[in-house]
Amino acid sequence: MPEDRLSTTLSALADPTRRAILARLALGEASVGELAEPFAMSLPAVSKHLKVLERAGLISRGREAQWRPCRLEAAPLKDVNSWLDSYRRFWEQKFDRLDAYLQELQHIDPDAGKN
Amino acid sequence: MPEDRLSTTLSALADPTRRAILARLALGEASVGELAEPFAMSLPAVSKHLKVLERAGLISRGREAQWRPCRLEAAPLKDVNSWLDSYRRFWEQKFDRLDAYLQELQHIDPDAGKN
DNA sequence: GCGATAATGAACCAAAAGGTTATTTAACTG
DNA sequence: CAGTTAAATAACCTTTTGGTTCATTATCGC
Repeated sequence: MPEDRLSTTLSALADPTRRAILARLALGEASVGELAEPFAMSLPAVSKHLKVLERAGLISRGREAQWRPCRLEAAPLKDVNSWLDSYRRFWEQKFDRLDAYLQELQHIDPDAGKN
Repeated sequence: MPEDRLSTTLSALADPTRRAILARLALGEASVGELAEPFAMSLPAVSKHLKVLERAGLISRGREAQWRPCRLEAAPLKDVNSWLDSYRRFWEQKFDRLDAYLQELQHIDPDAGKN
């Protein structure tokens, strides 16, 4: 089941633990132990999450003595961004309409209805 | 398991069939039958995908006679975009580095190593 | 009301996801 | 070498996912 890259990326991201790991890595490299520390789960569980992230190309791992420092790799996020981009007009349009509506409210003639 | 909204959205998006459905809906409303047509799977299967998308707030459904037209709802995509945004600098930085590297390659002294 | 059409629901199944504990590997430390 | 620390692997379990088929609901057209 050679799933497409985008699906692999998105499903890797569809887990709060994994997103938290990425957020931590945005601050800089970290060992598995450091990454695991904030979570109420076993180390093997975190190890599995890391493997998922690695398969998705979202992290890479070095080797330094008995530590395996993880590093954020943002390339797949760029792909997600590109995919999203073709939908941007849909949520911006929503804004445009709200905008238009608010403008409309503002431009109501203050004297309307008087007299 | 009250999963967070972002996880729900991302896991809804982490399926090629569902993304294809959204792509179709970007062209305009469609009935379940129309949406199912391109796929080699049963109608109930598509119905399930639609339910996933609906739970994620990515589509909404009207009712018109015996049809239930689906409509794209992009709001959750905006949230994904916002989340992504905080990582933008990482993939842009990557480009900067590639850029720098390519520049470096270009600026290597063509005579280096000669003689 | 009857039959066709559109879609959902129920029951089931296999595979994948996310976790556990126990074991193994690898590298440092004394 | 022996002991300790960091991490991965193995084996297992439960829940979720993505699909199936068969049955049901709802609405239209006659």
